[in-house]
Amino acid sequence: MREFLKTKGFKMTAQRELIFRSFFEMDKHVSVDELYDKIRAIDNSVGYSTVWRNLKLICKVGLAEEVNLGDGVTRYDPVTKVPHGHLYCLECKELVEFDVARVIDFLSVVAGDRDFTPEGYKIEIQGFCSKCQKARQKLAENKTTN
Amino acid sequence: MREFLKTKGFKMTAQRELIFRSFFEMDKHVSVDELYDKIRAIDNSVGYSTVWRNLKLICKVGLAEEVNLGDGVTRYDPVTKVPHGHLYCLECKELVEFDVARVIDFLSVVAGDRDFTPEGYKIEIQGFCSKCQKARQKLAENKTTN
DNA sequence: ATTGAAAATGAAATTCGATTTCATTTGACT
DNA sequence: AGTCAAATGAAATCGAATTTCATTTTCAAT
Repeated sequence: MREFLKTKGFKMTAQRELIFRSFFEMDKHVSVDELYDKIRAIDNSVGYSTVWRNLKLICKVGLAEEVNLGDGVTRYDPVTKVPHGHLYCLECKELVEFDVARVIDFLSVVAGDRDFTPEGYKIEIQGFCSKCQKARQKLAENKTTN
Repeated sequence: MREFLKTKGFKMTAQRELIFRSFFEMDKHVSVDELYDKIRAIDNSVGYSTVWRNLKLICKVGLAEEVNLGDGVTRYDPVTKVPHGHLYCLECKELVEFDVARVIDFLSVVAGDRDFTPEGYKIEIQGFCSKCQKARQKLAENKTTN
């Protein structure tokens, strides 16, 4: 990692190492706040802006992407080998990935047809995960019976 | 429109009528600011928060949807009969729609496989429209020759 | 037509995440 | 060790989104 960053003209620091390591250890799409909390639990001298800047840096060097779900919070998604879409639960905010290779095949044709040069794709399904959906149904039943 | 809103428990006002009318007249996905500007050109006594609240209302009654492209500005997309995706130019911010019926067929299978109850889909292609792409290429050429 | 409750409005204030500023510290290279 | 650019932390700032509140307007019931 140190070498990788050096080739891009960035230095390695203790904070940066901690932030990078922690980011890739989390198995979900974290917000700045979430990662900051995790970092602070380990070293409470690290500043919020340092966490923020390093998340931005991770994106800049191509190791993650920002994800905007429209709830006002930016999340960071580690770039995996396979392009993927998101199942986003409107209730518990859980984010699950799924493969979108086939969708992207289709979308690149759409883009080509319109002389559009694609740089990235965003494919999201918003709704309710099975757990939250069950809870909602139970709630709805209670409402009608009362 | 007045009747439609009444059934939902909302009142019609002069401002609301102007805002609704103007919104549906615009042929693009407007931000609050853009619509506010248009409204002010017609009646400069209308407040920003009134425009904002009415755009929210238009969404609430199901006539539009919020669109978040990650540039920090929420846009409002009139709901059309056909579900559609967006081609979003990172340079000029132009937004073009395309049909996604086939993609959604596929995505609903994905959701079903995972016991996920879909409420909505978001399909976006980010990149450069043909005009901006040409400009970028020209710029890149100049850089290498100078 | 009058009235009263609920909803809507406009201006200003507030919220809150994102971003910048700036003084200080640190890392990498001679 | 010396130097300079990059990185850091705390605080300040930004800006879109949202809320507050006093006032006005709508609309249904008189």
